Amino acid sequence: MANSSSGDSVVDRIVRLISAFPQDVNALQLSDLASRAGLPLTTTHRLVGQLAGHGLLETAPGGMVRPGLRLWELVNRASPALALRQAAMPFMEDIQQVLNQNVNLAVLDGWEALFVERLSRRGSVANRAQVAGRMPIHISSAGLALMAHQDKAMQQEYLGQFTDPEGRLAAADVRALLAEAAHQGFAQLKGVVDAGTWGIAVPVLDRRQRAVASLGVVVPLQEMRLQALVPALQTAARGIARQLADA
Amino acid sequence: MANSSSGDSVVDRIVRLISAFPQDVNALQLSDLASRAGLPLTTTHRLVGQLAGHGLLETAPGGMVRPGLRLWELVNRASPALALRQAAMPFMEDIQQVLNQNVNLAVLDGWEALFVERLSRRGSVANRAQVAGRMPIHISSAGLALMAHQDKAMQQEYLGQFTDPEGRLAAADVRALLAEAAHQGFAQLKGVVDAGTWGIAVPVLDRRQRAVASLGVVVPLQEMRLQALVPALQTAARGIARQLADA
DNA sequence: GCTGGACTTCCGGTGAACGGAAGGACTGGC
DNA sequence: GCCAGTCCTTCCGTTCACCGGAAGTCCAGC
Repeated sequence: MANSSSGDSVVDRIVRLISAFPQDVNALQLSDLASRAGLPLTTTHRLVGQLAGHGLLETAPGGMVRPGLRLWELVNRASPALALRQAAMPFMEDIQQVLNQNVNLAVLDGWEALFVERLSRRGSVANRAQVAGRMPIHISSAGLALMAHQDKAMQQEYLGQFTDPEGRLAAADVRALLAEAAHQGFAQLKGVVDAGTWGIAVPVLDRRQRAVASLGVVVPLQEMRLQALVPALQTAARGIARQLADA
Repeated sequence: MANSSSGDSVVDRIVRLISAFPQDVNALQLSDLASRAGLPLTTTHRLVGQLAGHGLLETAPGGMVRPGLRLWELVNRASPALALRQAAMPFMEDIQQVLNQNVNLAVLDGWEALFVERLSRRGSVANRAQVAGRMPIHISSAGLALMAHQDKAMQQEYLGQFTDPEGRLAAADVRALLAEAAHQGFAQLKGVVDAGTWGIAVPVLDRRQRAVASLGVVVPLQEMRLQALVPALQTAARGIARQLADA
């Protein structure tokens, strides 16, 4: 917008401002926020003031800034993620009660799995997936389950650009994982994300058999109930799909 | 910002645009969105384009617009509501498993209770509280539990401005409800929100004994376990408070 | 009392945002 | 097949809201 020497618009700035908050929820200093967002202090001050006027941010005395309740409210009142979450929650709780381990719900966004919800319990094994957190497709069972049930075209595009920063996997390896997941109807990764944990995920399919979400669990490697576990996840996934179609 | 004939800034417009989405999650037509937000069509078109460029909104072919995943992600990655939710979820699940009824978590915002989380189950009685939904203080047990444990000054201010649009309650009635809730340590409303349901809520207190949140349940009127129910809620609330203090 | 760091206010220039008007795209009625 | 209606999209000259350096204020810590 007007006169930005950097040539970005007000929208850009607002997005940068909101994105500047790290996962840890605590408030940021105004000047800290300014540097994280890459904005001049004065500009940050003015924008924060405006946003705070709408309750999208909150300023504590002393210049600390944190995301506001109203922002949370607005976004969580109407969001595609919310509809999905609402449809899935009862089924996720059912799964959790039976297994007493982590349950998660993810969608595909870009070339990553975005986790929409996670239920965990004291005593569950470690679970890297955070709510609103992301994981690369090829090292999350959720990501594999999602990508294995996409258009051929999208899979090609994904594999075409695939590079593993750590160089452990080639595109061909991922292709094999996807093929296996598509064939079996579920994806699994043993000890990949964390040694000692086992991720298993099934797709939630729409009418065209495309994955709109994935439902997964993280269990200890010793878990023996695979025979019962996968059907339970698949049944739940079907229930979620039905809920989504009805709404 | 620049040149708005109506004198509002770009920030104002963006807020209006995002607020324009109603609870129901479905997408809006561009022109519909424009009129709901009270913005000229051209302006709406431009802003939506910019916001969509950042993924804060998504445009479907045909001009339909809906909130974007990235917006949800940004907000749910860092928010005071999220920290509260995370601290409370395990306790809410415990309560739910025992009672098998609706459990909700609310905070005070303005003169309303804002519901941060709700767990419900097939077979639960009706529950008006929606996630990210609001209810007036005087007709929600959550609201009463929250207000009953605020500063005297804030209570005075609240009662001073109180008017019941339906004219059924006077400020003195609400004062009595608050006094009872403060004395008992929990708030209850029988058949007020919905005939046949009974709302019970306890405050989550910080070190200064101020309510930062409320934990509540909605049960059928026939529920007989009040003797056990309130202590269970209070124990859970104390657990949540401990989690919050530790974090 | 002084120094450093952080927040806040001021203010003139300027270019991004504004929105009317015109152009497409699509649909349904006849 | 044409026409009317509805909606989305693009164009472009004018304007004023935003920008950000500089100066002011506040508050700890030494």
